[in-house]
Amino acid sequence: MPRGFGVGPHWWCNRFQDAGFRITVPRQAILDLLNRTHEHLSAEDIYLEVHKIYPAIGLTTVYRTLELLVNMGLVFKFDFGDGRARYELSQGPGTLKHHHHLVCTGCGRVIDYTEFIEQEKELVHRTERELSRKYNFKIDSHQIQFLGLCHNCQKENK
Amino acid sequence: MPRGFGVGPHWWCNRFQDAGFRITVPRQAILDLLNRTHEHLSAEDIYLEVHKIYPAIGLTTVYRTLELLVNMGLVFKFDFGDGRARYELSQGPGTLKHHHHLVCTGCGRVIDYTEFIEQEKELVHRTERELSRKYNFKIDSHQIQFLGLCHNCQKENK
DNA sequence: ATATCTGCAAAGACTTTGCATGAGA
DNA sequence: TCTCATGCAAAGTCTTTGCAGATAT
Repeated sequence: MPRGFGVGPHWWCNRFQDAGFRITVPRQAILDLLNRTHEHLSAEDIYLEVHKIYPAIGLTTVYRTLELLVNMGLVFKFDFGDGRARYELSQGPGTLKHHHHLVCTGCGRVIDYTEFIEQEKELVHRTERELSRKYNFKIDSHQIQFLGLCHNCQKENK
Repeated sequence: MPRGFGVGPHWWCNRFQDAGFRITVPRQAILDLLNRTHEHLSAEDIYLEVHKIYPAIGLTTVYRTLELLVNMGLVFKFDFGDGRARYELSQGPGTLKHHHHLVCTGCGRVIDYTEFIEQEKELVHRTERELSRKYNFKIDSHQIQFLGLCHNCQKENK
């Protein structure tokens, strides 16, 4: 395996082995990038970034890897309305605190917020429990986002 | 204007006139459909349905009208992860009670739920107020969705 | 009358698929 | 060794754009 910063044995290796998936350079590189970035990266963002270190990795592999990671529950996939999916690591040491999103419908900017998450947590858990029971649904995750106009876009649309 | 069920003067006409938009057959037909349907229609769903009554209306117009309606705040646009946008009327007499979504990541089925909306409302309002202030954001709407597996998909993945 | 709206065709953007080669375990 | 994973190219989908003709006010 080629040498690169941060590539080596990691907490996710067991998850891969237990599930029978191989630990490959592209997978490590992508997980490693997600682990040290706290932005909302698109598949292409990830491709371009990973490509700097491993030029052999193709965009197709990025898409396939992200799909795998989402299915494994290691990565969250979001849609902020600009026509491309965004990805965020869901767990691990480098992960951001549990948060939700504030999306500007003017310019597409996304702000992570962590306020009220505590108060929210109880309500969310209660809702999850009830909905699981009532609709016979196995709930894995939730998404909350507020849509509106950021400071700059408010001025422009005034 | 051709004759069709439900087409005629409606509550949304003022909204159009005040904003300087014209009231046209395609716009009325699309609003009318959204008003009497409580499903999560895609642009193509809407096109096919409207097309039955007004075969002259094209898919492009459907997209353009939906964009307009979303911008006017008359329609909500959702992404349930299947690669196509879904639309729901946000207001008016035919509108469903305020609700959120439970999305099956296995088959894509979407359930509207209205439980806990009341408890949620207070938290959401408080969060909105605080986030508006802190981030100088003008919040227009919010989306909450739970992701998981529906009854059938749980059985298959067991 | 005239600025807005529409439909068609074509283009654009993101994502997925087919297939032969390459690489983990 | 022997599947699983990858890369390239091509195809597939959904959505947007250009432009001439039609329409609402």
